[in-house]
Amino acid sequence: MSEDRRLHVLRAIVQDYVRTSEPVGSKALLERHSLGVSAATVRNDMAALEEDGLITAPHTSAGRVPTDAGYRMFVDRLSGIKPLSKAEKVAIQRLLEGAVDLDDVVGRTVRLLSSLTHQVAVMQYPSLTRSTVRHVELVPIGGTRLMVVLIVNTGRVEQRVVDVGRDLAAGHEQVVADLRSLVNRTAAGQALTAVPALLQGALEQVDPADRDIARAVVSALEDALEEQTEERVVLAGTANLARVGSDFPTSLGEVLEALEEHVVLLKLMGSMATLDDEAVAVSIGAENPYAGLRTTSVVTSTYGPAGGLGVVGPTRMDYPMTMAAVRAVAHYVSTILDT
Amino acid sequence: MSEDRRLHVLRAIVQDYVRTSEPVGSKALLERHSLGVSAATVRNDMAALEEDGLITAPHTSAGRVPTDAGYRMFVDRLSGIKPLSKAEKVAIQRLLEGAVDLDDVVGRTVRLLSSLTHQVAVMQYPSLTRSTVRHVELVPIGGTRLMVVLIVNTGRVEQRVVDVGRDLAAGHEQVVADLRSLVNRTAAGQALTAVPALLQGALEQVDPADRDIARAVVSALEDALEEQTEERVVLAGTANLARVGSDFPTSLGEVLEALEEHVVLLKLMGSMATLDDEAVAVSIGAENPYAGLRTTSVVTSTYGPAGGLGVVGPTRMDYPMTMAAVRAVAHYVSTILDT
DNA sequence: CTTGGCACTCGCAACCCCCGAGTGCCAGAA
DNA sequence: TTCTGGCACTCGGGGGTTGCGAGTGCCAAG
Repeated sequence: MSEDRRLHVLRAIVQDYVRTSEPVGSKALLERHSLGVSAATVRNDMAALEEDGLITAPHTSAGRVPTDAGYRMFVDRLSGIKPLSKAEKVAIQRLLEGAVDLDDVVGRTVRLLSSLTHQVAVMQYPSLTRSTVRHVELVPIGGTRLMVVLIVNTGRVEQRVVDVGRDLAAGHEQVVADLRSLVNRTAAGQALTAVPALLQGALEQVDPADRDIARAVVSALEDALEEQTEERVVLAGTANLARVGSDFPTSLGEVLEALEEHVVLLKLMGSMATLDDEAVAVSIGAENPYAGLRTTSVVTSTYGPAGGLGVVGPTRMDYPMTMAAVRAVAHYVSTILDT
Repeated sequence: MSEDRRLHVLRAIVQDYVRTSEPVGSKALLERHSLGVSAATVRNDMAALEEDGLITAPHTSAGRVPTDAGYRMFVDRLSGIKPLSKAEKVAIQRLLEGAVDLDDVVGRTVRLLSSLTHQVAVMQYPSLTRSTVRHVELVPIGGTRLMVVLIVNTGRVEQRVVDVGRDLAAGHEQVVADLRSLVNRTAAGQALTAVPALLQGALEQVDPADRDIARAVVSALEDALEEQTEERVVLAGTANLARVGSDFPTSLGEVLEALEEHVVLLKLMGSMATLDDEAVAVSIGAENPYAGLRTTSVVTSTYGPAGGLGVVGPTRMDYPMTMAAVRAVAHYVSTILDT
């Protein structure tokens, strides 16, 4: 028996099942694929594939359906990544180039990805572990309060109001100006993760009389840095989960719940990050560590220095197309964010 | 026949139907409510209520179900707003007080509201039509580029990078400083909507030699102001849509789609805003102007100067409880944002 | 206006039965 | 050894039928 032909049969089963969402039988296979052998032979092959755990029969007298392992085999060895058409690539690029700011880039990206794949798109906010401080601004806002604004090189901004316990109205402008200058000299251009330590060092240089103000500002900055390091995630296309003919018989609620657990999605994208940039990672069904996503497949890639994005859909998905879309979108987002 | 008793019957039907989600018959009503009359009398009343379009029978030999008009009558005349318990109020307040910034307030609020009501919570970002400019910061960021940061009194921040077409590296610090000072004198404390006109006037005062730089900055600011006026909306609890025993037989997808159309939600909250602050508005089923929400009821209230928040759920919802939760959350958010 | 009684209506669940797609296996051919 | 045609078998699902019971509308009497 030809090992090779068996894999052809598996590929044909996956393709047909993805197309029709109905279990595929030996006869139906012969009609749509020219395998050059008879139905009986195909049946033997199918029996072998079932023995290997790659396909399964939902009930005695129905066709076969790929198992998670079957999809895995398909993705790893049987399918290329179907490249997108020139026109699609251009459309993606145009759409993303029209974004006006970071929020807009993220928003457009998830919507684009969900409409390309007809699935739920997930995107991690540009990761900031490798981000640097671009500028820190201190703005007195009346009374004893001071607004601390942190601007990160990716364009994100975080602000905090601190009460410095001393009236800044008159005569203290210089204190604030000095402090602004010191903080910027210390932190500008530095990695977010390195800044807290540097600031602590810089505190030494402050006139002891103003040490309390400086301490309050530094504390607010540390808080803001913490917030920036805390990752966020954005979704689009959850309505696709309820599409007619969708899978997720009963578990739709579980999937929605899992998607609301942004922490889960972040961990997932983190753990799936591949060594190779530009590569696409796929997690199929029960391979997935999170219970709510056991009936789904997740296709992710990375963008920029350390961001993740991808889609969540039924295990019965068009992997070549989805992987191509995820890869292409990740690629274009990377180039957009690079500028 | 007593008009009064008929309304009692309607109320009992709504309450039972909300509890059991099954059509309620005359006998079942007698068991759970002491109406002091016989089943036959109740049947006569039910026939009259059906005649009036307040209830309907899904099929000949089943109990009755309230129509949209029936729920409307219930909400307007038959149910109070069940006040929350002291403990619940304290819990709400504690939770919201723990928020660290505006994003966090919004995030906590929607999650809180969705878990209180077990429905989808919707919250408009604090509306900025009445917001004012707190401060504008100009930061040269190398080469010919300048970052313009707009800080609004609600704490939101928007930034833009503009290319001023002239190298700012050396000797031009003063130009930037002057411009910063001018812009702040002009815009600080002014309503966002008034600022563009004021800035155009201020342009006159700029040295013609630097007019081009000023124009670029003003243009970026106008863009940022536009963005701030553009309203956003945040959701939580979409998983509740798929709860077991949920309604939305087939239309779940439509509802999810409608929820992704944030513009629709914003319009809805805008149109439902009541004259009376603190009041709760309810839009029931087909009263709703948006097709995707024809099978849902929307309960909203306003917070702060002009924000909206609320929940979207099945028409068969516990109106007294939901209205109480929405009202209470809106109230506490208002007080939190006031500080 | 209310009440008890009674005939009637239908949705629904259970049941049955049949059909056909699809299988596994076997004996013979290549 | 591998492939093929044939054949008996399995079983899920669709369609028709039936019985049950909840619930109704109406009526005549209180």
